[in-house]
Amino acid sequence: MESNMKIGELAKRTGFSTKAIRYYELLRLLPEPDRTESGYRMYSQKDVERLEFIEKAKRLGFSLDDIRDILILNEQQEQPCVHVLALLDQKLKQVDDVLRDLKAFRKELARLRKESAEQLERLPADAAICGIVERGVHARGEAALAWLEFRQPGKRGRD
Amino acid sequence: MESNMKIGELAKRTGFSTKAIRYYELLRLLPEPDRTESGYRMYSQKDVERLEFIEKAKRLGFSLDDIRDILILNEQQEQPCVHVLALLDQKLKQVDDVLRDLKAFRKELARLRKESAEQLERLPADAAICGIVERGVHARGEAALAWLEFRQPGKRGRD
DNA sequence: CTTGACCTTCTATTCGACTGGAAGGTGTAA
DNA sequence: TTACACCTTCCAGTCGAATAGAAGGTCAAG
Repeated sequence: MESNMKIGELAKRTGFSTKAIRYYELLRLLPEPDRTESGYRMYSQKDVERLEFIEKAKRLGFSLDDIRDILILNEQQEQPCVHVLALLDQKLKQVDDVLRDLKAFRKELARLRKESAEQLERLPADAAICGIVERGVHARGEAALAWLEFRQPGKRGRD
Repeated sequence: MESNMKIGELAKRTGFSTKAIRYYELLRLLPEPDRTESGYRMYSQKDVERLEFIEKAKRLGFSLDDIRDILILNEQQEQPCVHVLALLDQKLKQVDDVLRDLKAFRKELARLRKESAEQLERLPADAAICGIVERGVHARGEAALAWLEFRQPGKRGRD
């Protein structure tokens, strides 16, 4: 695989910035590239593919650290399978949690929006002051604090 | 509403750290609390509720800035209606976008996991080396680089 | 009156994933 | 030769959401 492009070309082909590419090298997501006599980094198609992989993995929500581990495991042909599988499971769980919350959230938001819009409509056209807040929210007692009824197990830090 | 707890108590009741509580005050998510003669912050049930609201809103993906705006608009009873309605619409749209992406992502993750697990199973029990990577991935051509077929509209920075 | 828990303010640091800019070398075309 | 794009290294800064720690004040129990 011959190294035939400079960093700018690699950047153009992959959509990453040259800064990001150098940064990935620093983090060992990319191997140290060949250099020209004058010190320019030279890259090959392999690097394009590696960056494309990185992009996909990023989009799947893996951190650069995760990605580096996967890539390095893969390189070394140690057994990344189990590791990767566990990582995937973990990600799936995270995604499911977020999805669950987000759906409940959406529902709540939609309800709120609907109520607000209705309250806004019921106002005389010349009303200069806000109906949602003046009526809507006050009518509900504890202002915005009552907006979101949203149960959940919670974890958070101590002092 | 009498202010009858110090910051540590408020922290205990809400699960936020005292540091975080002071930080929220700085960002004006919390009003300036009453103080004892000696300068200790004193809080009331209202603050507990406000922090609970903040927690919910945080979990709903609002930034602290968003949350501050909502809280302050609500407090001032200036005419936040239209503004709030717009905010709500904007959030709804964001949430829908995220939901859409996240569902696609989940599907992709699940597929990947399933394939990986199957490949892992098909290996001889004594195989010391990784099936996903060695076969799965190698069979698919370009190592891990082919793992994730995941189309997507992309945006990213230039150099 | 001292210990210890709790509080105050202040400034600094963390994390992840970069980006920005300075100062200077390289390579090519006019 | 000069302009210009592109490359190099190195150091600093950004963002959001806090956390860490230093130096010191307060308050109740023993």
